[in-house]
Amino acid sequence: MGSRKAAANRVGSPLLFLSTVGTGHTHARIGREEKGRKKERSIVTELETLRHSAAHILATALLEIWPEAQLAAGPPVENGFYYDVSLPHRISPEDFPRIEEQMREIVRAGQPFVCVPTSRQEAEKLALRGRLGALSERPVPSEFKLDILRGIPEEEAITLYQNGEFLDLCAGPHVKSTAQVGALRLTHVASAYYRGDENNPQLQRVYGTAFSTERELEEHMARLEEAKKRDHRKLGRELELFCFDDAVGAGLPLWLPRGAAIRQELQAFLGELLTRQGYETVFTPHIGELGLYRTSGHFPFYRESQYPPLPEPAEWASLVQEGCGCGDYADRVEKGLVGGYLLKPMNCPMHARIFASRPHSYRELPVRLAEFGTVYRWEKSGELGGMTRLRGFTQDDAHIFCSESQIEAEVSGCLELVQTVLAALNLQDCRIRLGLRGPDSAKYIGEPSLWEKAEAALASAIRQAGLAFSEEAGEAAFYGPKIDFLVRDCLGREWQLGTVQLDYNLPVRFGLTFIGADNREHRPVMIHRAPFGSLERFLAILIEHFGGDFPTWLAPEQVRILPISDQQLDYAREAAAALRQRRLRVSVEEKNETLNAKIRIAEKQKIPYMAIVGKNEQSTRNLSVRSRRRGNLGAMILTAFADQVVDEVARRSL
RNA sequence: GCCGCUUUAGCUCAGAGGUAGAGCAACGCUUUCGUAAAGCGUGGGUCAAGGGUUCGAAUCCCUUAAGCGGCUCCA
Repeated sequence: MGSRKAAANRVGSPLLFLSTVGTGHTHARIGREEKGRKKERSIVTELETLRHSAAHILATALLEIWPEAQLAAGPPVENGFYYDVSLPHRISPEDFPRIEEQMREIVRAGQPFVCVPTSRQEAEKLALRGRLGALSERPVPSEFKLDILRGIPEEEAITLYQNGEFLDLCAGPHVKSTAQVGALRLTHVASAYYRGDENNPQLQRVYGTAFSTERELEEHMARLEEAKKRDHRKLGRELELFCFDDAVGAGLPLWLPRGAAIRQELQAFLGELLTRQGYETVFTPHIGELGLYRTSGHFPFYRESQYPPLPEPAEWASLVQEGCGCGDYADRVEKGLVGGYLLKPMNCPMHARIFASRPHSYRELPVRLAEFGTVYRWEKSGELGGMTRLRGFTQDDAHIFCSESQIEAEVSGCLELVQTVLAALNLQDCRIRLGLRGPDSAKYIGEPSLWEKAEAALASAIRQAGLAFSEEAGEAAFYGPKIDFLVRDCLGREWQLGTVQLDYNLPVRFGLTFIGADNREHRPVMIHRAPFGSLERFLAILIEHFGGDFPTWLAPEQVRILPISDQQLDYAREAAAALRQRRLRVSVEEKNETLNAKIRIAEKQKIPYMAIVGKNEQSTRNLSVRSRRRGNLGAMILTAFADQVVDEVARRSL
């Protein structure tokens, strides 16, 4: 079963619908996500069937307009469906109206979907005559359909589906008739490599969505609009949490004061948990000797994600003097003839060196070294996006050095930590993935036997914790398997946040040892773990999760004091100072505006508490408190209000 | 990196060969206000950057950069 699935997935054909859809976790990145999914999925929801049929309607429409189009695959996805097509005409959103009109015409025609079981030979003949994924025979073979067909395992039955003149290689199922697709809309067009391999031709991927009724479609579009309002890139700018600046560089975020306030709260929160779990804090520099990364394996195995080495000035000068060209320099770096530094892509090598800085007794294990470590990775320009994908970001990283017998307890501790963190922020709506080695052994370091041990240990720990998870091959780090916690952003894209990784390999590479009870040297095991993952990405998800309406403990500005007129400015400033003494983040609205305007401004900035002060409050040393969530709370004594907010912050209530 | 789209004031956007516009924000003045927008006024732009076509370019063409949607890759 598993191999059937895997084969179908590699093919990326419509045949895989049966097995992959309906997980509730498939989405626009279906190609990537399916890759290692082992579990067989056999349930296709009605909506997915409908959308799969809508994909066929799209294909039919495209062919009616451009009969020469070569179709590849067209599955349903998280919020709709797509069809991949190769076509000289560049499809743009301006083409959508006429494609949609054509599609509606097909719906109106009520073409039945007919399943046509066939033989492999017959299907191949049809493909060669250009008849598959087409309305009629064509002079050119249906190249992608042919390729998909040839990738289907021998034992697999071959079925075709036909609606009107459109005949496609497809495992189904479909709705009875095109008329059942009551509402459809094309949403966007993008490009995708055939079978998701960048060596393959690029196809145009037309995305759409479909429902059985127009009302459901409208509701869906309205939900999308709502989701867009939560987009962390939009809110990040509006709430002045972070920004990007061309003068600084793409993918290099600037944390503005308000964003920094949130980050500090998150770090303090995690810091408390770490202290309780016996972690020790360390600090390490942002660059390190190239040799360090040769030892760790980052330089060879993580090359495509790194900035090139930084030479020493003296070495640089002498290279310039002898007229050493770039190619020559690259070659010397490769051969290890020149040194230099690397911007650190990961914190683990330096933490390994900290562990190695003195001998360790088995009595000291586990050693848990934690650091908010900023790392730099060269991400391809097209990958960057908001705070979720960056070239410089900070991991809430830690490395645990322990004996083999301690692995289970330590991994469990890490899993608990991640869950504690997610629970504290009400982010439990996540998926857990056990990332294992993929088939391409060149991507990984170390002995297969160590990998097997590590993979088994993680699987055991995650089962012990009673967590639901999916195993996915090819999702491991280059040094070891990992358990990842994935959540979705406002557009339904899935991102890895927390991660726990087990590593038998780096301790070998760094020759790490501890002295055991037997007075001999033993090899420790390393656990890499980051509950937030990266602070930037975590912030992005938090912004979208809360829609910018942060709980008081995280809110950049917790209280704003609104004087009714400038007669109360002095008292307002005094009250602000008093609240600041209680370590609350407070400001005074000094604008010459009406109270209503001041409230509106504070509401739009999503400030949890407004403290209104007028003549009455001034004379009674009170505040008239308005909560963003609970509305007008009436007059309160300043100290009582401070006590209440301080308590709310201390409890980190949501 | 690849494919497509986008880039005009701090923000959101209009302008589609004839020399730059609006709303909000900012600033100033008036107003001194009781739980989601007081009134009036002022300043602000090498129309992303560079090159080209043209008598003339924000507008057409090319290159580059950044952003957006995907693909591949990843925290």
